[in-house]
Amino acid sequence: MRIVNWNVNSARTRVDRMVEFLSRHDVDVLAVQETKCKDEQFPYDRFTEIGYEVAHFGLNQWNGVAIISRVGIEDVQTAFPGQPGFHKDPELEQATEARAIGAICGGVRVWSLYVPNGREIADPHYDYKLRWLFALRNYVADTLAEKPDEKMVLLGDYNIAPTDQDVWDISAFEGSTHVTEPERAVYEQLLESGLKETNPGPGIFTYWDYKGARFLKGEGMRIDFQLATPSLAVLAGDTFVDVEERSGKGASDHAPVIVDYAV
DNA sequence: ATGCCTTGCATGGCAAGA
Repeated sequence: MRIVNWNVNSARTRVDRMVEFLSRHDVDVLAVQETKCKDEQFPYDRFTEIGYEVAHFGLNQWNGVAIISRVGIEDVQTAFPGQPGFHKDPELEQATEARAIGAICGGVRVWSLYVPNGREIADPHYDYKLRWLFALRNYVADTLAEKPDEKMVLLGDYNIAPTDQDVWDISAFEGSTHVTEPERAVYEQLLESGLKETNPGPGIFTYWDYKGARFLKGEGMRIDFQLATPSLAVLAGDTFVDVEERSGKGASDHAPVIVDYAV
């Protein structure tokens, strides 16, 4: 089974590329982030007419996540247990955002996750990012404590570069989010809770900023991952980043991360 | 110089992205 993760940066703008991508790479399950639309605005028909089912969760022009599958979609969840909410005004309700959708596809529990960006270290969004990741870690630990053999994969834009190799120049990130010790520590805790990266290792970038022609200069970041539970990770095989998909006019700023599983 | 692009929307100058 071929499973792909991709932050598409608007499903409506990118739908032609998404449809072409699915056939070009013979994809079974595609998890996407930043669809940037409400459910009623998502281009469902473009996928159902080529044999896929879609589960989408979007509330407005921000965030938005989906799972696109040709091996079934059952037991859909639009948040993971314990997922915190956010509002920039601490007096107002901290509402759950459209940053997680889960479903069982072909016997595997698949999650599409859009981890909060964090903005600036002093911004409340940074604390929200860390709380969100700790809650995700707790969900994984609870799941594996109850069902050690659970086949589950958490695909997503994690907005963390786990090592200095995962950015083009670490000195350019002084005082920035994505590379701080607390972010890297909670990412490490996710791995210690039992998850394993099944995607290409350190230094293989998945994101290049639109600003400053970063892609042309080879200046990227590795921030998109597929994290699998032990019983699924042992079945992981070939993996690559489709760097070609980042090139040309109308590309997302993220490239797809492809992993084949012997499921 | 602290932006440089790209997206969506109250189609306006923002907000947000990482």
